[in-house]
Parts: sequence; structure tokens; C-alpha cells
Amino acid sequence: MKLATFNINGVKARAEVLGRWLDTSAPDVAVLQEIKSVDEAFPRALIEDRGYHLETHGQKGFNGVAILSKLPLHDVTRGLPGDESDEQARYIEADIGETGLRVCGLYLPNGNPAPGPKYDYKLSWMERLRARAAALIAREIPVAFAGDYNVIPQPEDAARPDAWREDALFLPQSRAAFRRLETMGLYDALRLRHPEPGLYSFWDYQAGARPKNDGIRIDHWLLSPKAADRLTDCWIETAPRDWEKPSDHTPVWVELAA
DNA sequence: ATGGTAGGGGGCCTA
Repeated sequence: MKLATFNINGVKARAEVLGRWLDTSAPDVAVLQEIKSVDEAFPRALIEDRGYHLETHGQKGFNGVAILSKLPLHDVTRGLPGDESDEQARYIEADIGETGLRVCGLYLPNGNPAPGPKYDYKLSWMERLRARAAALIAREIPVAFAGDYNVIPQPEDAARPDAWREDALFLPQSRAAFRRLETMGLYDALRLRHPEPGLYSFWDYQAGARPKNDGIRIDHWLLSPKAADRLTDCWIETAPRDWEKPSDHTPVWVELAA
């Protein structure tokens, strides 16, 4: 079973890219971030006409996540538990068919400028994610947390780490919170298979970042022990970043044994 | 040190 995470940066602006990607790469499951659409305006036919089940958690203007799957989606949860006052649409969970796998799609807050209230929100959101992960890991089921974490875990995850030293994506507290997810028993799938530097999932639209390969790795799959046991491969699909009218992110994949 | 690009919504915010 092949699963991908893809920050598409606007589902309506990305209809052509998304359709082409589903047709050619054919994920069994995909989580999408930054759909930037309310649920009623989501172009469902784009997904459903290709044989996918679809669950969305959108809001007006920005943020918004979705999960699509060839197998039916069960027990869908919208919103990250832990703060009833949080109205930002950044999190969705669902069980995949009868596989026993639970997939969590997340769009972690950017956090800039730091310090400030946006950075405080990022760190508190990461603490809520840690608590949610602990609750799901305690069930001893395979769980996969995938999405745009807006965290550069290590210097080798950026072409120019020094340019990010003061950025919320690379500040020590952000990296420590990400490491905390790993030390509690979640595995960074890409690093289980690929220790080499220079693997990126995001290139800014500005300043020719893509042709210069001035990228960062911020889209991740974190796997619970039982999900990591099923991992057979993990890779970054760079081609869609070079298609016409691309997202600034590109898909990151895992293959899990059924 | 600045500005460079993109999407969405509506005359600016977020990234």
C-alpha cells in the first residue's frame, strides 16, 4: 500500500496538478494540506471520479486538510484534540478500510515570526500533537502521522541551514519538540531508509529556490512502532515540483506492507 | 537590507 503526503497550496488552483498526480502516481492513500477551501467548495469530483473516498476539514481562506483513500475511510476525527477554542483546520484522522492502520494528516503551524504569539501557538500545537500521539500509541495499533510539520529536523535537512537559524522552522525549541515525538517512539520514515543529506520536500517560489535546489525537508511521515514494522520504502517524489503551476511542496511517500 | 512569488479573498494576510 502506497501512501503520500502533499501540501498542495490551494486545491482549486492546483486542480490540474492534483488530477495529473492522482492519475500517474496513484496513491492508495493521500493526505493533503493547505487546501485553502471550505468543505462545500472543495472540488470533490476531482477526487471521487478517480475512485477515491474523501474526507475534508477545511476553512475559509487558508489552512485546511483532507484525506483520500481507495479503501473506505472510517472513524474520521476532525481537529487536533486538546483545545476546544482552536478554530484552525489543521488536522484530520481516519482508519483505512479494514487494514487496522490509522492515518493522521496534519498541517503544523508555521510559527513565524518568532518569538511571538504565532510561535507560542506552534509550540502549544506540537505539545497537543505529542499528547494525541501518546494516546494513539497506547492503543498499540499501527498509526502514521503525515503532513507538513513546518519543522526542519536537522541541518542536513536544509541546503542552507544558516539561512534558517532564526526561523520558526529551525529554532531549537521547534526541533526539540519534533525530537520529543521521536523519543516517545515515532520513527521518521525517510530517515529509516535514507540517511543521506540533500533530500528536500519544499522549495520557495521566490529567488529561484527550485533551480538552485535551495530546499528544506519539512514534510514528514512519523510512524508508530507497529506502522514502522510494516515500512518497506520511503521516498520523495520531486517531479511534481517542476510541473506547470506547481505547489511549492512536493509529495513524500511511504510504502507499507498490507 | 531588501525584495523576490503565490493563493485566496476582497481591498491584506499567510506563507
